[in-house]
Amino acid sequence: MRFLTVFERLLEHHGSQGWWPGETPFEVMVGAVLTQNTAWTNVERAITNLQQAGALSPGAISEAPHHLLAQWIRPAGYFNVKARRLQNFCRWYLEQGGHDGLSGWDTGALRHGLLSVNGVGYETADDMLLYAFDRPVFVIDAYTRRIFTRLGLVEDEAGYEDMRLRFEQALAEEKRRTRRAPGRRARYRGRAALFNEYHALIVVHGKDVCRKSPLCARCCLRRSCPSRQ
DNA sequence: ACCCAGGGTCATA
DNA sequence: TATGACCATGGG
Repeated sequence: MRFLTVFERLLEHHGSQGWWPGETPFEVMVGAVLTQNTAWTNVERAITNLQQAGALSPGAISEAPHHLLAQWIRPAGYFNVKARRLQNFCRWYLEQGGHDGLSGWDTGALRHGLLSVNGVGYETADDMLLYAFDRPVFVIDAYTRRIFTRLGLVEDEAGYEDMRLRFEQALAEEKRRTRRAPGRRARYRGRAALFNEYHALIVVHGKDVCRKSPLCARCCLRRSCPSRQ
């Protein structure tokens, strides 16, 4: 009961996050690309620019001249790279018939398809799967690695897929063993709902965790940190 | 003047 | 397969 325990502690301390911060599934996917190694406040400006330009749609992004698109998303950093990545993604997305065309795909095929787009890696694909397609895929990011290797729940050498499967399997196992009080309903019914809230909490908490020492007293030894029993 | 952020690709060995 | 260079803005 460790991964679920950490979840409960994070939820208790930070409250429900209700992610992803985006109006539509498409906006969520654009945000997933723009937030690559970038602070979210910068992504918000870029998305606002796209909205004001009337360009927050797959068609508009696909057809926009590179220099214009790059200018709109400039606040998000890496604007030349990300302009290309957004176009790669939007063109693929339209070729597959958009959300309606993709909604029938099973999760494995959809993940494979997303990963085939140049500029969409594991985390970006999983952000999209979980937050735009509501699929039960656990998202691993730098915060997740930092916190959970520090807690000793994941090996330092674990790769992305190692970690993702560890989370998904551990949570399934722990949930199976959990017995709720009679008559009480689970707050997070499906796996997707749990993964959604969990990853959001990790990010919120991660901003507050020291990057340097594995034993930093500021983060993992204080009462609010889930690393404390 | 640093350091960092909700990564990913490509070249090299 | 594994490491390093590169991409670039804005906040602390």
